Amino acid sequence: MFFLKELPSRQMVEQYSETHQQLDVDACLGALYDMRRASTMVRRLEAYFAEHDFSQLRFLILMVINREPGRDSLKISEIVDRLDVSKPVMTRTIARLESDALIAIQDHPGDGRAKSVSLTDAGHAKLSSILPDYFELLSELGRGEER
Amino acid sequence: MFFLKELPSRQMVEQYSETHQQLDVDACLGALYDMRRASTMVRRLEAYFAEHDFSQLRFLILMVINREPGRDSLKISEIVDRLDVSKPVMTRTIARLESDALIAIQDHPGDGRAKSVSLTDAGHAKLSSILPDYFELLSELGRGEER
DNA sequence: ATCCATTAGTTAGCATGATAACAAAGGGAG
DNA sequence: CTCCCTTTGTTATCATGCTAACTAATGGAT
Repeated sequence: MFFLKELPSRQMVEQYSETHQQLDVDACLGALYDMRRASTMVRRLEAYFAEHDFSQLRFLILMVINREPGRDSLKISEIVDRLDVSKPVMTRTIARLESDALIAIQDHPGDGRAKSVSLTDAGHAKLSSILPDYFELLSELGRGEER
Repeated sequence: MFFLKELPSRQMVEQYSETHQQLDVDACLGALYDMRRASTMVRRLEAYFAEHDFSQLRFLILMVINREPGRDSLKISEIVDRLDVSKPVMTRTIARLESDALIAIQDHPGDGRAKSVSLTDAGHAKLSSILPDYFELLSELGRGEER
C-alpha cells in the first residue's frame, strides 16, 4: 500500500533534482501517481470483498482453481506458484476456505506430501455470486480518471 | 497488494463478457494490469526500506514533517490527515520512531490533548541517507516497462 | 457555570502479510 | 538399498494494517 495523500508537487521534485541529484522528474512523479492510484483501486476492491465476508486473496484462490484448463483441482504448491504470496499465508488461507466449506482438500494421489484442492458446490456458488459485481467494479476502476 | 501473477488473458475476459455480462474489457484488463504493476513497485520500495531497517510509512512520516512549509513540527493528527492510515497505526509508528530517536515528541503548547512531533538531528540524517537512492529507485520504477 | 458533542490520542484485539525452521515424502546417485 | 538433496506443507513468531471503544481536553450552547 501507498499512503501519501498529497503527492509532492512537480516544483518540489524539480528543485530537489536541481540542488541534490539529477532525476527523471516525470518518472518519479509518474511512479508516485501510479502507486497511489493503484492503492486506491486495491482498497476499493478489498472493501467490496469485505462486504461479502471475503478477501481478495481468498477470491483469487478460488479463481485460479476454477480457471485451470482441463482440471478441477490444484495442489497447494501450484496455487502458491500462481499467486504471489508466501506458503504459510497460503496454508492459513486454504484452511480458512476449507472451514468455510468453499473448497475440499484431499490427499494427492501419487504424492504423499501434496494435497489436492478443489472447489465445492458452495465454492462455485460463491464465485458466481461475486464475479459480476467484481468485473463491474474493475471496469469502473479501469475507466476511472486517467493520469 | 495484488497477488495474481498471470493475469486473465484478453480472450478469457472477452468470453466472459459475451456469455455472462457485457464488460468494458479494456478497462478491466487495464485495472488488473495497473494494480499488479503498482504492487510490484510498492514491493520494490518496501524492500529498499527494509534494507535500511525502515518502512515506507516511517519514511513518509519523516517526509511530511520535513516538507511542511514554514514549520518544523506537526501534531500527530496533522500527520494522520496527510497520510492515509488509521490513528492507532500512527500512534504505534510514532512510538517506534521516537524509540529510535528519529523524532522528538512534546506536549502541544495551547492544546492539552495534542502532541507536537519534530525531527531530531538523527531523523534528518536518516532522511538524507535514504532520499538519494529512494528517488533513484522511483525514477527507475517510473521509467520501467509501460503497458 | 454546566452540559455535551467534538477532537486528540491510546488501548485492546483482530486480520493478514512475512521469514525461519521444521517434519515428512520423493527421488536421484552411488 | 542407502544417503542426501529437494519439495511440500506446517508451525511459531513477528510486522503492520484495521475497527471499536476508551480517556481526556476542548469549546460552544444554554
